[in-house]
Amino acid sequence: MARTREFDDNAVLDAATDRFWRQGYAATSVRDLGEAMGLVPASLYNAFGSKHALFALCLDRYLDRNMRERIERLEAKQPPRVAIETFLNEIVARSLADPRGCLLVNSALEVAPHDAEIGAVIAARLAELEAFFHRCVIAGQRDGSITAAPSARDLARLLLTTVMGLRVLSRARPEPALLRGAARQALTLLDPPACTN
Amino acid sequence: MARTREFDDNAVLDAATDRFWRQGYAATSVRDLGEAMGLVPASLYNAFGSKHALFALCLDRYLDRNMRERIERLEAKQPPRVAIETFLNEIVARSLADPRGCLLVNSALEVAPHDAEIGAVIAARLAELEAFFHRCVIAGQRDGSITAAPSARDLARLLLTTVMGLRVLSRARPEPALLRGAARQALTLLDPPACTN
DNA sequence: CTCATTCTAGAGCGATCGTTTTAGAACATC
DNA sequence: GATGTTCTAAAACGATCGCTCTAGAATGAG
Repeated sequence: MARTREFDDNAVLDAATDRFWRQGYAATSVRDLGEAMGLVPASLYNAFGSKHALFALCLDRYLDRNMRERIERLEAKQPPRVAIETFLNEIVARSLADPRGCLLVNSALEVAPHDAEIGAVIAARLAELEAFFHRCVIAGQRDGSITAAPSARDLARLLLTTVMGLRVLSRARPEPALLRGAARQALTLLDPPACTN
Repeated sequence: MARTREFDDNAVLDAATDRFWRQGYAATSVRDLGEAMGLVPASLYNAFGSKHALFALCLDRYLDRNMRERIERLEAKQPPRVAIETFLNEIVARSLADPRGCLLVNSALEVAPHDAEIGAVIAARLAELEAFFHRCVIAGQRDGSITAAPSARDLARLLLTTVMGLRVLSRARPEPALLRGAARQALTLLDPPACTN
C-alpha cells in the first residue's frame, strides 16, 4: 500500500532511551534524538508523534526491560531474603558501573512533578517495586529468614526508599564504600533477632 | 562613584532560588528569573555574571539556610538520638508540605552529573550530612540510646541514603503513610537490642 | 504499469534560549 | 555643577528549541 519504513524500531528506541537516560528529558533535543536514532526529525515525528510520546514509550520500555525483568527473575528463582539481597546488590553494582543512573529515578525528579501523565506511570512503577519488597518480606518472615518483629509494610517502604537513595547518592558520590555500606546496613534490618545480651 | 543599585540582593536571590527550586536549572530561563527577581536581563548579568554563577550562589545560600542550619540547630540542642529522629521527621514533614522537594537532591540528579563544579559542592554537602549522622550515632552509642552492634559508619551511610530516598519518593508519591512508614522503620535501626525471645 | 499512499530529506516555521549591545538615567566624587 | 562610573531599560545578537512543510523517492494494490 505504501513505502516501507527503513529503520528498526527496537534499535532506534534503544538509541533514544540512551539519550534521555544520559541527558534527561529537557536537555535532549529532537535533533539530538534524530542524530542518535539515525532519523531526520520528520521521520521521528511521523513514527512517534512527539518528543513527549517518544519519551513515554522509552520509559515504558526501559522499565519493562530493567525493573520488571529484575523483579520477575529474582522472585522466580530465589528465596525471598536472597531476592532482596540480590536486588540491592545489583542496584549498587549498576550504580557504580553506569554513570547514567536510573531512568526511573532521574525522571521521578525531573519529569514527574511537572507532567501528570508520566508522573502517574512513575508512581505506579514505584508501587510495583514496593509490592515486590512487601511480598519478599512476608515470605521471608514466614520461612524465618527475615525478622518478624517490624511491620512488613514499613520494611518494604524503607527498602524502596533505600533503593531511591542509593540511586541519588551514586550520581554525586559514586563511592563503592558509601553505597555498599548503606546497602549492607539496610540488609541487617532483615536479620531475625539474635539475643546477644 | 556611581549610580547605586536599586534592588535588594537578599530579596532577588530568594526569588531566583525559588525558581530554580521549583523548575530546575535547565527549565528556568534567564527571562523567567529576571521577571521573578524584578530585574531586566542586563541587570541580572551585571550583578551576577551568568545564569550558572547565579545558580551556584542560590544553591550555596539554600544549603546554608536549610541543611546547615538544621544540623547546627539539632546538634546544639538535642541529645544525639533525638537529633536524628527530629531530622528525619522534619524531612518527612517538609517533603509532604513543599512540592518543590529539596534543591540539593534535585540538583544532585539534574546538575551534578554534567557540571563538575556544582557536583563537587553537592558531594561536599552530602558528606557534611553524612558526618552529622555519624557524629550523632557515635554519641548515641556512647550514651546507650543507639545500638552499638552495627558499624556507626554504615548506620550513618544508611541514614543519609534514607534522606535522599524520602526526597525522591515524595516527588512521585507524596503519601504520608509511605514516607512516615519508611522513616519510622529507619529509626528502629537505631534501637538497642531488646531480647524478646 | 498506474496510482494512491507512506516514506525520507532538508529547508524553514515562529518562539525562545543565554547573552550582549546600545542608549540614557542616576549617583559619588572633585 | 561638571565628570566619570555604574546603573536600568529595551532592543537585538546568533543559536537552538519543538515541530511542520514541501519535495521527491519508494513501495504495495489493482
